[in-house]
Amino acid sequence: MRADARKNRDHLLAIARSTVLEQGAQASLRDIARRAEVGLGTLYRHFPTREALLEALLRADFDTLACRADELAQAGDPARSLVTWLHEAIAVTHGFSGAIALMVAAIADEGSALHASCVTLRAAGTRLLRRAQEDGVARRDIDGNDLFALISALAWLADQPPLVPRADHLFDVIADAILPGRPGTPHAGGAPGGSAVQPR
Amino acid sequence: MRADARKNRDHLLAIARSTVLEQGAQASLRDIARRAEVGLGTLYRHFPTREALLEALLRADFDTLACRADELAQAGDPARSLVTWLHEAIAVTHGFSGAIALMVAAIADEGSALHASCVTLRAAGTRLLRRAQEDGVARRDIDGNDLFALISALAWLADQPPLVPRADHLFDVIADAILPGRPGTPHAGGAPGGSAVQPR
DNA sequence: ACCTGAACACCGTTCAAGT
DNA sequence: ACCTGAACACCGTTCAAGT
Repeated sequence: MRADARKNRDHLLAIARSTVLEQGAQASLRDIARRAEVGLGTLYRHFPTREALLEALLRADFDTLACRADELAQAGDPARSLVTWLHEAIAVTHGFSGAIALMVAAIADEGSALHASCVTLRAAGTRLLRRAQEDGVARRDIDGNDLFALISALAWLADQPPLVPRADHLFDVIADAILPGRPGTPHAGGAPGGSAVQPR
Repeated sequence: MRADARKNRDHLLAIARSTVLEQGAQASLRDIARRAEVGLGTLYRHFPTREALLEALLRADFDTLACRADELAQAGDPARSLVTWLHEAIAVTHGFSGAIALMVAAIADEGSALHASCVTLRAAGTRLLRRAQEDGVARRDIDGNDLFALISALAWLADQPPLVPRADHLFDVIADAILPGRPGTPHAGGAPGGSAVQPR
């Protein structure tokens, strides 16, 4: 790759990152090229589709996430490992609103530039989930696809401005659903007729 | 309202319904007007924003949903009532992919044509949730906003084609999270080291 | 090799002109 | 009252022409 091309590509990525963080994954590609002071054709040459651009923006984080899954799979508590990883997985697309819908679409579309990343993500999650299931701490009736869907839903939720204030709390609620055997806050309403205290 | 205007409006709504079901809530308004064989300005006159059009398409279902909440609040089992209503709430936007994001945005935007419907929906859910909480069967650390967010997330999920096959199952998982005290399938992994049977 | 921007076929939105 | 469609300012995508 020629030096000038490399420079264009890098600059384009930096501008794309800030623009997407500002306007979401549907930001105008024309506008990104304009801000980068580069011809529109140059953007298309480096990133033939919007998915390709997003993939370039997120690739490093995806790779990190896959490594983290392996690290965590060796570390201690399987429940804690899974929850930690879920947090990190959701954080990856945070701020790139609209990107998660493209990722979900990509998992069923082998032609998408995001396909491989999605498959890797799902595989990493599946490993940690299975470990937690074998440990008897995660529900047994969910699989890697379910986990991928739950991650997607939580990531989507965390990128809807009006829902942001509840996102962390709902993460906990859903984590409890996945890991009912985990030592956590006794959230429940208690026995019918009981008088549980009001948390929060 | 003049008879010809009424006719245009009704026809526009019928065409819009089928177009949105086919292409999602971001369907081209120009295309809807074209299919309805009506001037573009006529569409804008009747529905000044995309939200106004969606609202007109969904209003009847929203009203029904609010009534259903009252019915169910009087009927028997609070847990069962809530779950039934949640199912119906999610079904309302089913097929209108992309609509749920507009609704979420609308709940924080009093100027949106969808605002009132969202508020009504949230209020109806809150009533059923509180009843279940008082009955000791729903977790006490969630409120109407959380329920609205969970409905949104499940509705979003159910409109992502690759996730559709898991949507029903994930509904159950999240329903279990909301209603841990409910007599349901013993999904859990059992005690650590235990040998729970494999459901499903 | 790589870059550029005009060209094409679309959009959403507005509004003067018509009936 | 209501309808129409041209006009405007945008898109995404392609591709001939340049360096």
